Amino acid sequence: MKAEELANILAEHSLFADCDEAELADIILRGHFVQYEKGDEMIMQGDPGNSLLILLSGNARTSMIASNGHEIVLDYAEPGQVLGEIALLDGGDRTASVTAIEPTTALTITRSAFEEILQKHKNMALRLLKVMATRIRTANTMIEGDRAYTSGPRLARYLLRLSVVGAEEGRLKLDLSQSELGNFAGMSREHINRQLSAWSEDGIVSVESGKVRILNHATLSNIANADS
Amino acid sequence: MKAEELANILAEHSLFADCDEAELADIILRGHFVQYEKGDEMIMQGDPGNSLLILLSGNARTSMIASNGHEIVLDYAEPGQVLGEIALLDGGDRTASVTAIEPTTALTITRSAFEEILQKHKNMALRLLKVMATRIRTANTMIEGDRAYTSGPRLARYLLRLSVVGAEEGRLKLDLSQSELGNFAGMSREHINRQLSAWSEDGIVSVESGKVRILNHATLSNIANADS
DNA sequence: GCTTAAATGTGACAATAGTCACTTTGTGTA
DNA sequence: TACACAAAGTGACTATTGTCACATTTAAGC
Repeated sequence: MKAEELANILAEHSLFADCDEAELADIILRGHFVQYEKGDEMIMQGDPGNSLLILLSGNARTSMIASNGHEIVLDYAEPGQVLGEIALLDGGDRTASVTAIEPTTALTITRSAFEEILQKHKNMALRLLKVMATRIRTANTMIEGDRAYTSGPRLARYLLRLSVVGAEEGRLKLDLSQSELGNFAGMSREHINRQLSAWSEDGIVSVESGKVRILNHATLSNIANADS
Repeated sequence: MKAEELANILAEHSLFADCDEAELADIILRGHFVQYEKGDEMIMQGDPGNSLLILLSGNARTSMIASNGHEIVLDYAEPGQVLGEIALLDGGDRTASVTAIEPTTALTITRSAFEEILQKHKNMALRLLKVMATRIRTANTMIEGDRAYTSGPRLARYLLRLSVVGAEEGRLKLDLSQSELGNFAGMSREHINRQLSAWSEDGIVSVESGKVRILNHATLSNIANADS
């Protein structure tokens, strides 16, 4: 893949949308192009974190395995997303794994390369700060939702988080299995199944051939903020 | 309070530990000194976020009220901590409130002043990035703990988070009431009470005149990572 | 198309933690 | 010191959700 193509991909997405040519060139020059198969671990929990990834194509899952074996899915990443910046910045180990959920390409940037880029292009730091701020906000909202709401509203929230705004027929960004949905929403697979079936009865969602669709966005939003 | 004194306070603490004189002077010059009584809301959920706070003395609680009335305590802040930077950076509204839990002083910095400081002192951004990274890490750990563990291990974790490392007699950073502990650990006051009583029986903690002390740090750590 | 494995659907049961309704104990203040 | 109010302790009950044990369907590879 050529630098130009990479530049196009990078420029399309949030963090790099307003990068000038020099910045993009620098990122590509110092970055390292990597390909992953579905299921590959792009970042591994427990490892020291000496690099950062920029997702170019494909999709990935960020998840942690607790000491008692529970898998917790923190987020799903789309192209353009920066991954693994936490450990890189604070010098700690990886607290989560990132797994490719389909064939995926990414740009790896080492700590030293990253520091050089930041040094050279001073306003990249501010943009990164903005990204991190949003990430903290998402995490806090997740804590709030997990704590304050019962399973119904909670699943509604996670479904809405997966929903694509202008998409036809309430398609989700990713078609997750019910077990995966469970790991994401923090409930058992069986409970996910029962909840989806109930909503399916009421015409709020449809569940066909393993794919969940949101049929009634408004009602689901109401459920997401229900008092219970 | 004079600039010199402020400079001393600022310089003592993490984010500003390695600021040079010019940086400190700039922060103080552009900042605005504010005092709060116990119970005052320093930052209010829902407000637009146009400023940032640096806690100089006292202690504060960051918490959110969910739409169903549940109060969720996200963190307690000590002097030196930066507060309210999320909304300032990403331009959104405040998702949480910050309340003084004792007489408290802080330095307020407006968005424009903050941007000036970042422009002028370029490596402050990197330090802030580090702080934010750690904050995301904490939030993720909180999600993991809330999700994967039952109330026992969870309370253990939150108590350990409040524990002071070298402190005599397992004192905590803050003496929280059992209801507050409940809002922090995500369990009901009654359940907190029962759990503490049980641990008290076993000599793991002591509960005297409303103050919790950790007597057996090792055992509590084990509980925090228990398989259940 | 057949065989296997993975994903889904469902009932019965258990367990964890919340809620309610009090009592009891502190604490601060007039 | 007495009063008032907040915090803590406790029993009984309930609710929500997880777990286990299967049946059933779907998908994928040979």
